[in-house]
Amino acid sequence: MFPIDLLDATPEGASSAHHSPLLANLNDEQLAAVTLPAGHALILAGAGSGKTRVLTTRIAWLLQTGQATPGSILAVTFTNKAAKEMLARLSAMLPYNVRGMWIGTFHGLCNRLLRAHYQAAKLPQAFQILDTQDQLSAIKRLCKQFNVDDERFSPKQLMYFIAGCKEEGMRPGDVVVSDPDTRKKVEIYQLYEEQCQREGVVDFGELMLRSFELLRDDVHLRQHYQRRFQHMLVDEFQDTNKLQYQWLKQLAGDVVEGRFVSSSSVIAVGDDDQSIYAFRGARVGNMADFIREFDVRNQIKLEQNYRSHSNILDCANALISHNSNRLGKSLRTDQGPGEPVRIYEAPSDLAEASWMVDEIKQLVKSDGFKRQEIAVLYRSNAQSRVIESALFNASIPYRVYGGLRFFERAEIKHALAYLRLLENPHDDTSFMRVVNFPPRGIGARTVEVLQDTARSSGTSLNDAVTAVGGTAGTKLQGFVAKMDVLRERTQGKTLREIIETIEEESGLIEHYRSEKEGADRIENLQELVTAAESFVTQEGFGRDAVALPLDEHSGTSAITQSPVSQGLDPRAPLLNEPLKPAEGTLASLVNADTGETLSPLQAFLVHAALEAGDNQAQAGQDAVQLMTVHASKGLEFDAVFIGGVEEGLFPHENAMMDRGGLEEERRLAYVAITRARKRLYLSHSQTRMLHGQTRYNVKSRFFDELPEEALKWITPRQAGFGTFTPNSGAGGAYGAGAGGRFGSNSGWGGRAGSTSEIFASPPVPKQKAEPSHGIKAGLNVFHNKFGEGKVLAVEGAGDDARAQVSFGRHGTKWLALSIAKLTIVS
DNA sequence: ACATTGATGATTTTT
DNA sequence: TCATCAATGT
Repeated sequence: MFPIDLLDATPEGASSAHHSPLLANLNDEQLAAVTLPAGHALILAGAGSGKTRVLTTRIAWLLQTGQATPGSILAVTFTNKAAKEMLARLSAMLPYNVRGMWIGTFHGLCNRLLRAHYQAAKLPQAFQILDTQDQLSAIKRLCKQFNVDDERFSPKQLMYFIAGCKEEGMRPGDVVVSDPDTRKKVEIYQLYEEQCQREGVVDFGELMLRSFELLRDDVHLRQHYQRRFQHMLVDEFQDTNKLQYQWLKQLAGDVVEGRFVSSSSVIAVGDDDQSIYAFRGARVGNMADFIREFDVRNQIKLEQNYRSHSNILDCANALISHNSNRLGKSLRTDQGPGEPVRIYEAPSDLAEASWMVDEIKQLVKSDGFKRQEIAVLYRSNAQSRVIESALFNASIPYRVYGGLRFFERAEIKHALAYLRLLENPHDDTSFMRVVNFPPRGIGARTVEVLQDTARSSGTSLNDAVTAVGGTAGTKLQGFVAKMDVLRERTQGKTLREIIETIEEESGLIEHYRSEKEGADRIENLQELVTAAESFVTQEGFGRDAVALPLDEHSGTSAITQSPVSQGLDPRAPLLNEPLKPAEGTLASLVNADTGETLSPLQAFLVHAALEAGDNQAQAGQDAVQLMTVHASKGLEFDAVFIGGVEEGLFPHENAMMDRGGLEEERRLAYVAITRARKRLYLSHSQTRMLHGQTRYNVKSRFFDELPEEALKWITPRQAGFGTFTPNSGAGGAYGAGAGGRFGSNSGWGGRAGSTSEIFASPPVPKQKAEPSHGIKAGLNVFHNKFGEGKVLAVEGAGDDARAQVSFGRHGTKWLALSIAKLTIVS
């Protein structure tokens, strides 16, 4: 077998490649990582240490020195973005195409595996993938059908339960039932599984679990892939969950007589200090398990940081040193100390935002920072609102990360549901989504009857329509007939034509044309056509769909060059057996057994499910970047603001409940700090509006863990109003902000004005001062929403104080004075 | 069918 | 506080 020969040749290959331009400019640590000998290894890659470069150079080096063929390489990431970047860098580095390699996300690779072996995995040929939204609606549908008490078991909770089980590798039968609640949940889990199987759909967790089981249970298949993937590289290893680790293990080797035996090389790259996804099942412990179970001999630390000045790194290092059970790592830089890390204490969240705005103006105007290179990070999304307002009022363009992604938008989901119904009429989730959208007189009652009918006859909704009588039945049958006609009509059409036809004939376009906010949606529907078009061209659909032009230089073995039709016979000896078509994006959608390919539409639907699309607001403009700390992982900026560094927020109070919660919060802070290249600002506020209540927060304990000599407190002396100028720049030109969310917010000025009272009397935590509101019966007051009114009565004191106010048109209301903003009018 | 109201809950999130 | 969503009313 080729790997053996090639591995024997490693020493020469390695030494001669030493002078290769590939390896130029690598530091010693990086070079060692890139040229690691065969065998499992762990690379502890600190923030900004050139991790992706090492990963890609390693692959290029393996190929260039002849130690590996493209077909023997598997590289797995968590996000599509990371996978794309890796692919892009590799194709820039390598003289030939990168098709033979398996590079992708865990879910993307699982999808490939399941497509190639759908029969062995007991899935229909064109199985659909449910995203989180679809999964939730599938569960809701199920709950309704089986009369699950949604007080006791909310669909969301059930979804988390099911996803959690799958992440742990557990089928319903594997869950240990200790209480009646769990028993019920497991029951629903079981029913959900049956429903998915019946409808031919899989959720994200199922992609992982099903392909894990496929590998585990099919020894021929497993060994085939084990032989094939001699070089596996795992990015962000600290984020892997239990199932993903087990999945890797299946691919890497077998347990023989209680010992794990593997002949491949698994390189795990990660940073335990940047593990921030425990809440979604990530197990940092996988790193220690990996070292033990894979008998890792080589561990390399990448500690040279190429990003930040040393004051910033000193803060990061000092902070993270307060965590226990670290694998141990300390970042260093050749860049000088740079500016001190600035710390600001604001009297309120509004003042904090206003300070940020002033500081950003300064950075851009005087210090030559680009707005794009300035980021404002926060612990929770709720914090963005005030910052957005402040930026908007100051006419500073900004961009918020983390809204709805393209393929998650309602209109896109609707169009996709129609497309899915074309492919699979039994996809009840899609059926439900569009049976009455746009409205065609099929009401809730009708749908209920249909669901009952379908359940009792054990068929899909589509097939049950004939059994419904009356006008309701006629309408349903009309819908199904329409879909049948469309299915017929789109036969043999190009993807573009199919989508255009569907968008028009479904009535979606028409529907949105008559809606006031519909213009954007129609634009998105057109964008969907464009996306499909570029998908087709990029992926090479439409021409040469089966015969892959394999580059001669790729040195692929018989395995990768085999004609698709030779396929896999599970009983045939697999050694030297050509069986895998799965090369590159296109061939991955070719089935190993039958050589069937997915149609362009089917492939596009897979793409849409697996890649939710852009996560950011419109790009282009030079805008300040706003995002959560989580979203900032992997990014870097010249200047970084971290707001709300307060007890209860950062570290977050909810995180303190779970074991290890504080340490994860600290890692989160570590991630945030290490985003900054030149300038770092940390701020906290004495008061903050949260859930409609003013909260008094003390500054975060994390400040106490930073080295004094790297810091500079820049809070001005608080004398009365201090330096705060409420609502500076108010009335400035609207339309400059990228968001535009505040374009119609005429109430803003009034709100900012009323909060300025907070500054007049700085808050004293917990102390209940006498009624500062000054509201008395008989006074005339003004309310932002209800307008002017007369106070009829006041009762209670402090935070509990309430006033009964009569607002002419809006009636009489009791208002909590700590919440409602009442201003006294003469 | 559609608008309006009231309850609810509100870290972090990719696939 | 404020968005979302199911339930209710016209």
